[in-house]
Parts: sequence; C-alpha cells; structure tokens
Amino acid sequence: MMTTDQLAKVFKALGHPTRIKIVEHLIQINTCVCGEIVDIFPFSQSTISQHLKLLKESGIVCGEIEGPKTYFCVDKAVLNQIKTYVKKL
Amino acid sequence: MMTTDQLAKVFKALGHPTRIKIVEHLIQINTCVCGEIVDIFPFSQSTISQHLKLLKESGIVCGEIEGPKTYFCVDKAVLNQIKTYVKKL
DNA sequence: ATCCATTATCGTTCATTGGCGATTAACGAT
DNA sequence: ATCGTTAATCGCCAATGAACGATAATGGAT
Repeated sequence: MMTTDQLAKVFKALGHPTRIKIVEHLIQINTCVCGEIVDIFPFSQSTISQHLKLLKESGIVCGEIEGPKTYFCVDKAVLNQIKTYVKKL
Repeated sequence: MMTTDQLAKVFKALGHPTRIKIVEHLIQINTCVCGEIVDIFPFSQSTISQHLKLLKESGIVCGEIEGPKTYFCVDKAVLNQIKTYVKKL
C-alpha cells in the first residue's frame, strides 16, 4: 500500500500535460532515452530533463544510466499501485 | 474523453495529501459541507476553502450552494473518466 | 588526449502554490 | 433590522514550479 503522501507525489507528477504525455509515450514504447523525448516535445533539453527528474522522484518512472545515455521506463509496480488505488475510489 | 489538459488538472488537484483525503472523505460520506471538512483537518477554514476551490476547478468535485452552506460532492462522471483513463494506462 | 554526443545541473526569471488571519458576502433566525 | 453561522475572497509571505540558456559531467569513438 502506498501512503497518501506517496500517492500525492505521483499525482502531482502527473499534474502536468507534458509529463502525462511523457508517461504515455514511455508506456507505449516501453523504454527510451531522454533525447528521443526531447525531439517529440517543443521544449528544451533541460526542461525535459527536469520533467523526467520529477517523474523519477515521484517513483512512477525509473531511469537506468547506460554509458552516456539514460534509459527511462515506467515502473510497472508503481503504476499498478496507482491503478489499484484509483479503482478503489 | 478528457483532454490531456483536463486530466492534468485533475491529477494536479489530487497532487496534495490534504486534497486526496478530502476526496476520499467526500466519496465515503457522499456529500458534506465545508465546515465538516475544516473540523477534520488541522488547517484553517480559508485554507480548506482554497483546497475545495481547486478541487472544484479541476472538475473532480462539485459544490451546491444551499442557503449559507455549500454542499460538496465528488463528480462521479469525472471520477469514472479518471478511472477509465488510469485503467487503460 | 580530444572530440562528440548525451544528460544532468546551475542560475535566472516569472508565475503559481500553500498557508494564514482578516474581511466580505449570503442567508436564516430572532 | 440585527445577529450569528457559514463559506468565499483578499492580501500577505515564503516556498515551489516551469521554462530557458549556459555549463558541467560522463563515456564512446577517433
């Protein structure tokens, strides 16, 4: 079970259109690097990196550093916890 | 279907522990007035009123003014849309 | 050792949030 | 008409968020 604070953190992370779209994209293609996301959105690299950091800190996204790149993906466990919580509402 | 912006607004509204708890409470007891919520939380009346305003603006909560009181409740339609969206993630 | 590609971080700016007390507004009851 | 109850709004302050450009850091390739 997630605490209310943890839940709030994830919801807060999802509380921005760009971050929602990033998460949707990550779910679709399973995993991808920051640069690919930067190419999709009309924002600077630093802005996207910041969004990814926020998503990571909330727990909904995890990133694995591999060489100079970082591979981001959605944490399925956390996503499922969110799903379970929302379903019960 | 909700737009990404609408979704983000609702998630943002849920992105605060107090507001999550308010929504949970509203779901449990179906409807209640502002004062009742103020009694539950260790925050001032103005702060709770502000949270309720935010929740209302996001669409997840609706309030009906009846005399000097305002009855708040969760908008089931919006909640269901959120549920549907999260399930599909 | 150097360069390039990739991502993270820093510093800045402006806008928004979260909390409060105080005030205002709306209404019922006396 | 006044009073009390209830809720919304205002003004304030400190903290956070969102965006950017610039810079730093990491590691692969030459």
